Amino acid sequence: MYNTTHRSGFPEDDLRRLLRLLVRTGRLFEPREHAGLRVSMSEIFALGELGDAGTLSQNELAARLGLEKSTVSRLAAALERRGWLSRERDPGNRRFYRLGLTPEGRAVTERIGREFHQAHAALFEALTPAELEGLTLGLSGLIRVFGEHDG
Amino acid sequence: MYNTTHRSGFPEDDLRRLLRLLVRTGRLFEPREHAGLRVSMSEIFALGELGDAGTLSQNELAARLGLEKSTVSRLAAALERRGWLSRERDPGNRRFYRLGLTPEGRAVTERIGREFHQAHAALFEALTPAELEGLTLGLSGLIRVFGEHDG
DNA sequence: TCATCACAGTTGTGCCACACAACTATAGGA
DNA sequence: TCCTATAGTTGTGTGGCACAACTGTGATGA
Repeated sequence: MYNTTHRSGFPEDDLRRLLRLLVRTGRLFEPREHAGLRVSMSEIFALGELGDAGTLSQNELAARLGLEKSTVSRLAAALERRGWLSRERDPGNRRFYRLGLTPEGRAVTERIGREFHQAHAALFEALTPAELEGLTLGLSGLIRVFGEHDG
Repeated sequence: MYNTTHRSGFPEDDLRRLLRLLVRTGRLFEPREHAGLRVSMSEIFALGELGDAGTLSQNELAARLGLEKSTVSRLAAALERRGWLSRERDPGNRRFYRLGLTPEGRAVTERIGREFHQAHAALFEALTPAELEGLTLGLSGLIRVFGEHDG
């Protein structure tokens, strides 16, 4: 499939294995127990964004997550139902929601954050220092390139 | 969400951005035009594996792809319908299929492989040499660790 | 020879995450 | 007051997948 005459210096076979790994890993992420709670990856990202931003409208949240507003509408409704997200209309302009974390939502976000942190730490320990350093540098490059590419 | 007191040396914010990027990228992969054809990522992987291996049973293909056999059954049927995959029963043991690429399937696989190769090349050009080298090293480490972790 | 077991593959079903399109509600002008 | 823009909602459909129950084929041993 990938021929091996590459001038890039990057091993194509590794790349393909990596791609498959990513797809599988992505699936691994999906509807899973995190910190003892069943939370989807999008929900985790949403909690994270709200934790960072404090308050967002649904459109802003959708933009940050790269999701369609209808999806985020249901996502926010689900998080509200679970008591993790407060959803008040903006008094200045009642078309907007002001989404924010409830105290419980904040606690959940922190628990999940800790879990992720541990998982990352375990992963990093399994890498050699050179691998970790290379990964850091390479990923920051990827983020830069992808960021340029599609916002 | 991710607190910033980390001894790992890895920037947590970057990691979160990367995770989101991966999820989005994963979605980006899904039912998309590749080399002018609508092919799913799993189909592409399947073609690649068959291109490498020559002949596989469905179970073997499922193992390589990390997918359930029922999924692969339908996947193979779809590829056969498109004329890219030949599916003969093993004469020695008729329970087994002998899956292989048709000439057309081989051509498609090569076209997609070229497209991927170009995309990779473009990506690599956008990275600095140090980033690329780091990425190579870091990803090979990740593959090793994940490979140890779940087969 | 036949019962039984093992195993490859198929089919029915349901889930999840998501997009798209059509809708409602609020607001800000001309 | 009507028109338009925009935030969010709801209806609907899709793609990719797993799980479980099924069928078909072959092997083994009494």
